[in-house]
Amino acid sequence: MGMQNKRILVVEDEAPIRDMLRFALERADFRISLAGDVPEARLRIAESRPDLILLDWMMPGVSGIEFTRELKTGPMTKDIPIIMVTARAEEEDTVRGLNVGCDDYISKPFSFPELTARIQAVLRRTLPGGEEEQLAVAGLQVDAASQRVTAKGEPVRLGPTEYRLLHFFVSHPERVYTREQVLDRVWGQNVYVEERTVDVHIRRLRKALAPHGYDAMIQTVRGTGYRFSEKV
Amino acid sequence: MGMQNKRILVVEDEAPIRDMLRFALERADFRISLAGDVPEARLRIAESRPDLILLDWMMPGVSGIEFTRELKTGPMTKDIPIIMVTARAEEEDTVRGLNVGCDDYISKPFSFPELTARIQAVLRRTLPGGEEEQLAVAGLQVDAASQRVTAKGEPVRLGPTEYRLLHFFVSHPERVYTREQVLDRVWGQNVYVEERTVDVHIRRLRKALAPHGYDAMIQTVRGTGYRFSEKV
DNA sequence: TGGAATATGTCAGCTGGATTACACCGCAAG
DNA sequence: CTTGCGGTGTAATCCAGCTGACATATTCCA
Repeated sequence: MGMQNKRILVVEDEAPIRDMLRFALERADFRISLAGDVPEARLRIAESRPDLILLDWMMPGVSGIEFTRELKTGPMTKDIPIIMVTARAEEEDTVRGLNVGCDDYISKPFSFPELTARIQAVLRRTLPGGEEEQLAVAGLQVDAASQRVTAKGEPVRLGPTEYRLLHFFVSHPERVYTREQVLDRVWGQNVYVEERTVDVHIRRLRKALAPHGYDAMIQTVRGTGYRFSEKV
Repeated sequence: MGMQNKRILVVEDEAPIRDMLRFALERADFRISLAGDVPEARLRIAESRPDLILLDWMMPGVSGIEFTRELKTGPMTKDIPIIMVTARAEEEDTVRGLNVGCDDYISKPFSFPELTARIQAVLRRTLPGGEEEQLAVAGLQVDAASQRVTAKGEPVRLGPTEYRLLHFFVSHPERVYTREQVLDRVWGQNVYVEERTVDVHIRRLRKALAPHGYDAMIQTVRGTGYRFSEKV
């Protein structure tokens, strides 16, 4: 299922540790992004929202506290759980960090089983689809929390795959995707299904949206793939 | 802020460690009660309800596990978060294997920053809760004080687990939860139960609600989990 | 205290909706 | 007109969730 491997953003200034973490976490079946400092971390988050952030507390430049506060304040990022990584005996930072809103804490040196256990525990506590992700385009509303779609208030009945497909399109509008790209993003990377299967689900999605007049937003780009667009 | 000044009950048979903990935790601005064994701990709890219990699991007499179970069963004490203190990391796994409902673990030797951090984290996530409420959705009334449920006045017969399940759903409507999340929130954080068990209790809950016509509010979201919703 | 009633968790087989592949059709572009 | 791409209906397959039964734990009450 495409549900698994969560994205984890590792923010750590020391390259060797970063690589070690990447290795260990990839083995534990997570998808990893890396950032060496806070500005780079901001970039990575903007690219795609991670499900969890592993944040080294002691870094040159912007401190972990400031960055945590920044993240916990931003409406898009405030629900991303943060685990802070500190060296031992930094009591001050630890207490302050937890007050700022870190979700857990782990101190170097730590064992990988412990790290993955903490990550799993934190992920288990958080809710699917982030807290209040509310996508809406021209009266078409996709509510991630309840996994429901409404068109001008009217509920739209969708199967799981159609829901994921629509969710993907609504969050990536005005851009053409090939069938292969759609399969990658909606079905998951290591799944082999016929490309034409996308057609079938596109059709079903259009069919479900048609009574509400939204089917025209799923547009065919002949020779390439599909595009979600408000414009006709 | 409000996090400090919380009452912590330390249950630990070795006096030196007890004193050390008291010193460290008082410096971290907690109010501390001490108990050298389980009977004494019962007394302290009766005196005044602590906000958190730090419990050594290797003690003469009643073991930490038994005591945890006792606390988690009692209606007055079941909401007090418990952090279990174990001698070694391996024992953590042993303890974890048993179905004890404690909220976190820490293994000796630990640093004080780590201890306070864990305490903060546990308090943070268990902070909201414990109050009695009167929940009602569309004629379905859940009375927390008496643990009774009525549907349009008619009493609904529910087992304890079904009651907690319904209470959880009614207080978190319009949102999908995975089985894992339901287990975490309804059964407790470190209780290991098969995910399929959720299905069974969902079914029992639906069965109990069916005669009153409320079973449709417990909705299956295929591929994800369940949702409680007023809407069809 | 002992036995009945109730509650809980696990399992395995079942079932129907969801997913997928495939074959055929229609139409747009060149 | 022809070519090939995308649309559509259908049928096979699959799998998530449903269900009933059972074993065990807990509570209740005589």
